[in-house]
Amino acid sequence: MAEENAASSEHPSDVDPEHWNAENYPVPDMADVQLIDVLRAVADPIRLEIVRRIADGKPQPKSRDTWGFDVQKSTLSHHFKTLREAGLIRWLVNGRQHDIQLRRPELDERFPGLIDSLLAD
Amino acid sequence: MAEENAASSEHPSDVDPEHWNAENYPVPDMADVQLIDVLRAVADPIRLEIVRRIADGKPQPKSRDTWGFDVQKSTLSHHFKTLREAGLIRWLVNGRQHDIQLRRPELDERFPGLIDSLLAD
DNA sequence: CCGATGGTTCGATGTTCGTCAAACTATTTT
DNA sequence: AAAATAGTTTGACGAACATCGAACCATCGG
Repeated sequence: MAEENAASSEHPSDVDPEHWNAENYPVPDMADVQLIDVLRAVADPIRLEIVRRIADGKPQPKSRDTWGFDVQKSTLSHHFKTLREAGLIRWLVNGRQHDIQLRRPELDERFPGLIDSLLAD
Repeated sequence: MAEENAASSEHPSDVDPEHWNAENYPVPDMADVQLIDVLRAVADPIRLEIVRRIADGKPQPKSRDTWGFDVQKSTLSHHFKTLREAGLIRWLVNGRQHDIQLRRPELDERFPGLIDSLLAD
């Protein structure tokens, strides 16, 4: 079963200590994440591309310019929120700078092979 | 690149000869199938369940009762069409009886590990 | 303290999509 | 030929969703 606190699925020390503010943007416990929700999240061209670009697990800034998508920043923000709430990413907040990170180890354990299969071709 | 005829991606002898009418319901060439389309097709609860139940590659009838979904037959028909046009299944037509079949070998070659990852849990 | 910066949230808009009922097509049975 | 059966297609409707602009919030640098 899942834990009470949605943000406590990982020990705090798993997260780079310089990113101290992540608890403002809770992430669902991976045990509660349903496959259908992950699929819905990834069944959008922009979000799929985002996931592919962060597949290595390295944090990437949210800044609109680094992605180069032809959408407004509010739209991009919406996509990041969708990915977080679906359980795919976490937000690493450090001052004004926000990063996103794929929850790769958890995802690989919960849905073996899924992320890998999104990277082909 | 893909072949001209959308229904010619497989040699006819690959299909059970008793199902002779499949050419009325063309299937996209697997080389033309985009990951995003497969994901969209599978990002629906009913269609995901269908794919999981035919994952073994065995043909299954379309008949509403065999599936037990709480939708009208026109809705089910729509889902089958969506899956076919997205490249996931083919239709095997034999008189009044229609079967669907997952294009498993082709899918596994085009998107390694994807179908498998949908079956976990 | 003030402006600039990086990002979120809200409300509105247009599009996509799942669903149904009804009409239709094709095949089999009587 | 007529009725029954199996499935498709069409049109309508509502819900979900991607998008935008504007307002908002927080942080950093003068």
